Amino acid sequence: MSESDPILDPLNEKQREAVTHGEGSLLVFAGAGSGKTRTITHRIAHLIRDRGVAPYEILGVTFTNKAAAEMQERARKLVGETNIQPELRTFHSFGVRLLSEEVNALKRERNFSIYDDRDQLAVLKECLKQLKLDPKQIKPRTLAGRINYAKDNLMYPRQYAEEQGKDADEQFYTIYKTYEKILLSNNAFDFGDLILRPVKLLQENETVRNRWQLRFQHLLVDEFQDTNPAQFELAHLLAEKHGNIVAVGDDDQSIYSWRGADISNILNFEKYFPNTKTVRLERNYRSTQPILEAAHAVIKNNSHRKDKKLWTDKSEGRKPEVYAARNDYKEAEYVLETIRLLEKMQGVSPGDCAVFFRVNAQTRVFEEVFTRENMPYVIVSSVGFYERMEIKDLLAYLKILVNPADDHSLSRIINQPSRGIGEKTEAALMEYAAAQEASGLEALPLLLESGQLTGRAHNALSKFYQLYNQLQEYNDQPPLKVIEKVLEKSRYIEKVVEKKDDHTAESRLENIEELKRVAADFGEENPDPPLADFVEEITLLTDMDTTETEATAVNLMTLHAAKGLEFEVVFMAGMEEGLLPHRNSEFDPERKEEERRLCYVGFTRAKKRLYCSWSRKRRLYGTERQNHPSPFLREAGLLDEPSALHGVDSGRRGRAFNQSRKRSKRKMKKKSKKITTASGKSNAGSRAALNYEVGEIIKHPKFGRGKIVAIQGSESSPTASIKFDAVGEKRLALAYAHLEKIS
DNA sequence: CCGTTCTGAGAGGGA
DNA sequence: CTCAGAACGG
Repeated sequence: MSESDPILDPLNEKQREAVTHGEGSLLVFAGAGSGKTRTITHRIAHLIRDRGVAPYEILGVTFTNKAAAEMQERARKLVGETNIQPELRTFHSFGVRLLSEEVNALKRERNFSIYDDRDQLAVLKECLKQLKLDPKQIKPRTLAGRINYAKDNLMYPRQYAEEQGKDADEQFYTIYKTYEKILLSNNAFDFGDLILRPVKLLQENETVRNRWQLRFQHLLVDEFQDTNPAQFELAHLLAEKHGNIVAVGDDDQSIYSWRGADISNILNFEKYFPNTKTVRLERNYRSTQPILEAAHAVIKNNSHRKDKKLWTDKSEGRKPEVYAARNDYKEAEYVLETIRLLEKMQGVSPGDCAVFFRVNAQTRVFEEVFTRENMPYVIVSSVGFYERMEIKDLLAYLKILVNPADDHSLSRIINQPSRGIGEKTEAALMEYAAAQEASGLEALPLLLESGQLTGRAHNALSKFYQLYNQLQEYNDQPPLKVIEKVLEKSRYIEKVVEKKDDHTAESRLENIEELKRVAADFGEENPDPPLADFVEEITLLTDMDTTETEATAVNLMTLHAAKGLEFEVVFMAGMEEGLLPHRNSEFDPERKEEERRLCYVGFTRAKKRLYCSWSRKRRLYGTERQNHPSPFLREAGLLDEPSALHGVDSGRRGRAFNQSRKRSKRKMKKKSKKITTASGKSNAGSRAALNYEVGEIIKHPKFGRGKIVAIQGSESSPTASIKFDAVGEKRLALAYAHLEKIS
C-alpha cells in the first residue's frame, strides 16, 4: 500500500472497520458528527478500488437529493473520474427508476405523472365528490393519512380492509379503491406508490426480482432510522440474495415517525439480517465536550435505544446557557442581542448562528424582531418552493404535455390563468370524457366537434385547445424553452402582474424566474434533456434540497430541518413544556421519546456554543399562555443553578428594545382608500348610480331600507358601504346595485 | 365567471 | 390568529 492513502488514511479505527467490511450485512450506528458521510463514501471508493466491485453494481440510497448529490460528489473525488458512477439516489427516485424500467409489468404508461401530497388531496376530494360523500364529515387530510399509512405498510385496499377487519372500514375501502382508480386513469402514481409498487413487483415477479437482485451487488442505505416498513422491505428484497447491505443510521436521531418511519427497522436490524456485524461510530468531530454532555444527559433517558455515548477530545468549551424570557418577544430579543454580542466580542458572523424551533409558527416573532432591528436572517425551508401555486401551475402545464392522461393537472390549469372555462364547462368536458372513456385532453377535440356546446363555452375551450396544440409543438425542446413558451402563449405572467395585490405578484415572478433558472441548470447538465425527466426531477425535489443555509444571515429553521446541519452557535428557542416536548406527544411515551430525540438533534448541531431559551408567556394559537421550562432542560442539567443567574429576565438585557412594540407593521394591506364623494364625479354620465352622498337613505331591492355610511373605491367603480336596517352593513358597487333614493 | 367578503376549522414536523 | 373554501354580489 502506498504511503499516503486517500481512502483509508483519513479514517479513525471504527470508521475503517466499517469501510473495509467484506461481504455480508453491516450495521453502522453513526452518531451525530461522527463522520457518517465520510464513512459511506470511503466505503464506496474502497469497494471499487480494492475489492473489484464495478461502480454500477453499487446502489446507495438516501432520503434527500442533497445527500445523494453530496455522496456522488465525494465518491467521485475519491475514485477519480470514471464514466460510470455508482447509483446514488433517493428512495423515491430509485422507485421511479425501477418503475419506468419495469413499466411493462405495470398498469401504467411510461410517461406516468407523480402526484405529491397536494395533488393527492385534490384527487381525494374528487373521490368524495364521485362517491357523493361530504368532505366535511370525512376529511381528505385524514384519508390521505390513512392511505399513506396503508402504502407505507405495503397494503393495497383489499389488504388494508382485511388487516383492519370490521365492516366499519367499508367506506374507507371504497374510497381507497376509487382513489386508486383515479390514479390509474390519470396514469399517475403518488409518493407512496413509488416504494410500494416496486416492492410488490419484486415480490410477485421472479424475473424482475432476479434482474434487480443481480444488478446491485452492494447496497448502502443512509439514515436507516428513517425508513418506513415499505422502504425497509425494498432494501431487504434488493439485498436478499447476496446479503451485502450496509445500513447506516442513528436511532437517537429518528424523528420522522409521523411520516411512517419505524425506528425498530434499525433497532431490530440484526434480526432481519442474521450475522450482521455492528460498528458504532462514537467519536464526535463537531461539538465541544460540554455540549455533548448535555446532549447525552438528555438522550440517555430514552428507553428504546442502543446504548452509546459520543465523545470528543475537545474538552474545553462553555456550558450551554439557559435564558428564561418574560415573553416570546423578549426571547427573540435575547437571541438577537446575544448574536450581536458574539459578533462584537468573538467575531462570530450571523451566518454562523442558527435558531431552531419546534413549530413554524415560532418564526414569526423572530422575523418581526430581526426585521425591526436590521438583523439579516433566512428562513431555511419554510413553505416548499415546489408547493407554490405558480410553480405547481407551470408544472401542471408540463405534466399534461408529458402525460396527456393527467386529468388532474389538466383541471389545475384549464382555467389558469382564467380564460372563461368555469366549473360548469369543465364538468361538461370531464363528463363527456368519461362517457368516451377518454382523458379530458383526448375528449376535448371530440367535444368541440360534437356541437353540444354553447357558443361561449365552445369558444373558450377551443382557444384552450389551440393553446395546448401550440405548446405540444415544443414538447421535445429543452425544458427552459417549454416553460418560456408556456408563459408566453398562456399569458400567465400578464395575469400574475394584473392582479397586483401587494407584494405577492412580485414574489410570484421571482419564483417563476427561479424555476426558469432550475430549468436552465437542468438543461446544462443534461445535453438532450427530455421534458419528462425534468418534470420528474422537480416533482421529487424536497424542501431540504431547494433551501440553502445562508453564510451571512442568521439561519432560522425547525428542528426537523436542522438534521444533518451544523453551526458554530445554536439557539434552541421555545424550550418549554408543551412546545418541546410538544403537547400532542404528552400522553404517548413513544412520541415523547421522539421529542427527546428532537432535542438531542438540536443540541448536537452546535459546534462551539449552545443557548437554550424559553418564554414564561407565549402567544400561540391566538391566546397567551403561561409556560414551564422544558423537562429536557432539567435532564440536561441546565436548570440546577439558582434561578437568579439564569432564569430571570434581567431587564438590563432588553435595554434597546423597550420601545413600544408594534405588531401591526406586518403587510400594509390597506389599499389607499380614496374617499370619493358623489360631488367629485365628472364622468358620471354613463353610470346612473353615481350621484349618491354619504348619509343618504336608499332602498335596495333585496335588503330594503339603508343608509349610506361611506363611499369608496376607484372613480370608475365606486362602492358604498350601506347600513341596512334589516341585514346590517354591506358593501355594494354603486354601478350595479339597484338602489333607489327614498329620502 | 370573477372577485370580494364571510365563515369555520385548525394551527406539528415534511418527503 | 390565519388560511382555505363557501357564499354572495355584480
